[in-house]
Amino acid sequence: MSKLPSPIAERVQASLGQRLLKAARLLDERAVDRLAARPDAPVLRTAHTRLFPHLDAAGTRGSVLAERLGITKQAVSKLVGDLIDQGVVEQVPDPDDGRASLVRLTPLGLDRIALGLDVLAELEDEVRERVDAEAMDRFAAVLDAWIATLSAEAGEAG
Amino acid sequence: MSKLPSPIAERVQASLGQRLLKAARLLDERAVDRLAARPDAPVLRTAHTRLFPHLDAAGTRGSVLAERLGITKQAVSKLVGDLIDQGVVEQVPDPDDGRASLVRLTPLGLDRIALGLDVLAELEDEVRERVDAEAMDRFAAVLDAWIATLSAEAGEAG
DNA sequence: CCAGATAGTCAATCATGGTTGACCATCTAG
DNA sequence: CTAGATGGTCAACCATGATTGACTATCTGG
Repeated sequence: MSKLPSPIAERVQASLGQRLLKAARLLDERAVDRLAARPDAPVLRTAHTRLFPHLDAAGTRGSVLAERLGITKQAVSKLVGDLIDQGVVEQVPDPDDGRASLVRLTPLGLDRIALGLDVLAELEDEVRERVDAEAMDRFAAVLDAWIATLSAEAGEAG
Repeated sequence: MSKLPSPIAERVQASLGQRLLKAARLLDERAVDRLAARPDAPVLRTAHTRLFPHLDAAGTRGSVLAERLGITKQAVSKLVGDLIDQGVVEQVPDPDDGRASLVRLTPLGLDRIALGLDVLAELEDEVRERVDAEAMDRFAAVLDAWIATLSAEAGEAG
């Protein structure tokens, strides 16, 4: 793991954006590692988990998910199919529209999401051990500033 | 862009990890957008740019890059091939080992990396407008704590 | 009632970022 | 000098996450 000299490397290491991207990449890797270590972990990937935050309790139409995620209905259809296979969501007919169906989390799905959030919380706690609580709060605030700034620029959904 | 109720959504939005991942995703998207808008932008993708920080000024062997990146030599070989096509790196024989060659940035490569960093700096500045300088410094420190925590756990290279 | 528009699915295809396997050239010990 | 490790390439293949195109069913306005 020898480290690199060079003028660029310095600028890269000074870049907050680079560090943000790196932290996220590492977080994703660790979270996946830990989740994989649990026997009851769902067989889901990033694309699936990105879908979860867009599901609301009453159920959500596929076309709405597509719009929120910024991908095609077909892509959503495949993802939802996988999620149904895993038993974490169910598809019920939309009472208001015979063409549509609503995608809704199952109790198992709720449980598995909680598991995923637990893993993230676990890692978060390990970071908390290194910094004081106030710094962590401020970190969250600035993180939200990033999100707000970056969301403002394009059609986006969170 | 209607937003979601539901108990999970609240926990998701409270998760620092989730927000970190989201910020990074947005940052990546915006940076790609802006870069694409520049006529002189290199035709490179994430996999390529991840390679750059591992190049040192004297040149670096492919096998070393593979180890640092945690991917196979073959994968590195393909990436380097692309980079050579784009003119941003060159491959010179290793004077110390007839089998080996050293991958080194070209002047053009240096220029293009600077361009990428400029874009990130631009976005970073936009965030700075929303928060005070001190908060930003603290943010950087906590970000580094994340990186340190998450790097510690597995064979990793930065 | 009928012409669109909309919700959704199926199938084929594509780009990305890898992998494994086979191979060659060179270096290094014994 | 030779066996085996190492550096690198080529080719085939694979999973992921998307796309486009074709199609069915249903809804809505005139």
